[in-house]
Amino acid sequence: MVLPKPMRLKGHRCFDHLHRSGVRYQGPSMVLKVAKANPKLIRSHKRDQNPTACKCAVAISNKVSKKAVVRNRLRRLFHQHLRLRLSSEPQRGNNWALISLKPNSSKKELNPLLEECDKLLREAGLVK
RNA sequence: GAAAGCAGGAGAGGUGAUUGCAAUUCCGGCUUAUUGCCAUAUGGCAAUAAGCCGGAAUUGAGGAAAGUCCGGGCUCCCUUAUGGCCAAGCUUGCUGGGUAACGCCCAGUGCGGGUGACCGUGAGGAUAGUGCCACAGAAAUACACCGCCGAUGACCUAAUUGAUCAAUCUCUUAGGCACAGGCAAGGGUGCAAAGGUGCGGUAAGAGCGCACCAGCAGUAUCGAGAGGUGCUGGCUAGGUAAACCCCGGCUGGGAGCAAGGCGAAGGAACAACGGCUGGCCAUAUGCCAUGUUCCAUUGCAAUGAGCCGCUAGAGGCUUUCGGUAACGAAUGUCCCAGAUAGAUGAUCACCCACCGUCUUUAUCUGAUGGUGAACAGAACCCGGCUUAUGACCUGCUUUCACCU
Repeated sequence: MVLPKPMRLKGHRCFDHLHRSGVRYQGPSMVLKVAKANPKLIRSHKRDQNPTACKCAVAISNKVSKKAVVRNRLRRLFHQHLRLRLSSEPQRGNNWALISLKPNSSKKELNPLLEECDKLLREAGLVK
């Protein structure tokens, strides 16, 4: 369960752009960073693809859990949640978003985490 | 029946549905480019390629994918390495075999452990040499502290024999002393003191002799070999080689798929050259000129993006043959993950197993609720090793108990 390819972010330049110029929304167990899309950073010969999709990424570091199985499960659940949320909303377009989980998030239950994610998305204006 | 030992198997319990992700193939549509044909202010049709969208089918994590500890394949770099010698390195070290190779595997030998099935084993050389062995102890290639003995002595004491009235001399014995000396049995020290136990032997002892045992050498025999068994001989000297070292064996060195390679379109930044009827800005203004910017061409780089490497391989499975086995050979058959911020998830239904509650005296049945679990996620690919692993299944074997 992973985002379809048009919704994914690729390349480390895109992530640098997000880390430098993104607006941060802090939650107790995660950080949401949102930035305007910068299509120049994407590979050049595919620029003509659909620019209205909101590109997302989820970052889970080794500090969350040392086991790859745990990290994979969290990432899949977040991806499913994001896909349901963002595809049901009208296109907000031209935004890139990055959710990075803090190390304490592995101890929490899944549902509070997803609610927190919703709250942050609402603050950022990506979801009504 | 209980307790063990060994060897394996399989690893979200099964089936199905919905939704969702990735790869491949096929079909349809759209856009762009190129080519061809028809026609020609313009376009239409077909083919190919790329991209996007939609649909269908197939496939989609593990026994360890992990640790990255060994061994390779593959790739590039440095050197001249290809054969021989030397040097250097290697925790490489019983024998034989297997393998592409290995420090891995199989079969055996020796030693150790277990009643046993079985298990463990860093298993070359200490008479090639050089070292070291603290403390203790007399002594650690070496000895005499205590001790035992003492054939010797013009010594001392006592007893005794003979000569003698006696002194004295003499013989023998015992003890003491002295010391040339013998011993390594006993005590003590220590990991270790020149094989062990017993009998004989001796002044006392000692492989000095004998019997058995341990070790060494020689020899006969069995074995492919490590080694086994027997006989004979002399009597035999601790540990440490993960101290240097000796012997045998192996090895060009280094980096690792982020290795390494490609350039059709595009092209941020940089550089070069060119352009202007003067397009912009600056040098107050005008002209010239310079710089900047713009445009065109060319060149060049990369931890970005793209493509290749990238999964048909020391591949899996079946059968037969060879081999005790590891494994090998032949035949047939199959294609079985290739992602790159990283593809396998979520939900539901039925069945099955287990557990709880209700019904029932109890079992069955029925109703209802829960659980379906351990370790854990491919990242160039193989062969091993190590570590983690809940519950389960299969086969063989041993010991004990019981029955006949």
